[in-house]
Amino acid sequence: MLNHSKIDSILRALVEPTRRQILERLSRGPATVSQLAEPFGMTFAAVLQHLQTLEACGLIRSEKIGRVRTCRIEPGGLAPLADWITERRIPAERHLDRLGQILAEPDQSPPKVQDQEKDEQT
Amino acid sequence: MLNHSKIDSILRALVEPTRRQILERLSRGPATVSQLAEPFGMTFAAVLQHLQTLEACGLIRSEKIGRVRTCRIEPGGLAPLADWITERRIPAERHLDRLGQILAEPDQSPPKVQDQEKDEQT
DNA sequence: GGAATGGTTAAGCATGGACTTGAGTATTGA
DNA sequence: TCAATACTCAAGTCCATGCTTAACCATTCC
Repeated sequence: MLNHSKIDSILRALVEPTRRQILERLSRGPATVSQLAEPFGMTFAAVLQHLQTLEACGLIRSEKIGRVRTCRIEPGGLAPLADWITERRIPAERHLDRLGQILAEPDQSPPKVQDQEKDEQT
Repeated sequence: MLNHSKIDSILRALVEPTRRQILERLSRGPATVSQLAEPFGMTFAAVLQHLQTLEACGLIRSEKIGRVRTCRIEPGGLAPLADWITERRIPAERHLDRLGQILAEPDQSPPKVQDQEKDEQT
């Protein structure tokens, strides 16, 4: 679908359970590629691909010294997703307030469910 | 695999751009299935499947009156994901703080965690 | 009652992505 | 210098999921 936004790449990275586990592990401190690969019942190469995905979207960072690559969490990596969520929670809660208002209204004919289309963005 | 947690289902729902667009649309107010299907260049059935996915993980809610099904945002739907993110951001930031402390320390042998923490990195 | 409207389900195709295999490169240590 | 270590890359397999088609309810309107 060609949605190459930051949010899109972060969500695609997080949707895979293995990658979330790698993030958990790294949030407890840096680790090398082989240290990360060890606990998972999968090949080195597979884990490496996950790491590349995580690094490509800015969730982790890695540095190679000699023949050892050390990975660590990129602290601000989840910020874009956190922002995306708060942006979307606020309208939702405004809508809730609206509903609350309507329900709190003393007496009046309930607004017809059929025509919702009257826009309500302020 | 088999990670059927709430987080997992929410992420799987959000990773699809079409479903995120549906959420955007619904955050501006409720809509029927056909109203939701209209702007997308895809079949009714496809949109319906997306709606079922969104409802299954608690991001939207729907109600059928007569032959018309009306969908709306479930206000607290994103909360589990928001929580997940804050839980993971705090350790990451603590780690940053920790690093900051160590770097700020005048002189002393670092508390040998596993060699990880002493990599200086601004 | 019968047609139109709005939605629902099931089956099947097609694509993307996770994972493997296998070969290759660079670094380290004896 | 040679072998072991640590990682990298490319190609291929396989399965989950998005989308379509096609048939099928249920409700509303004439």
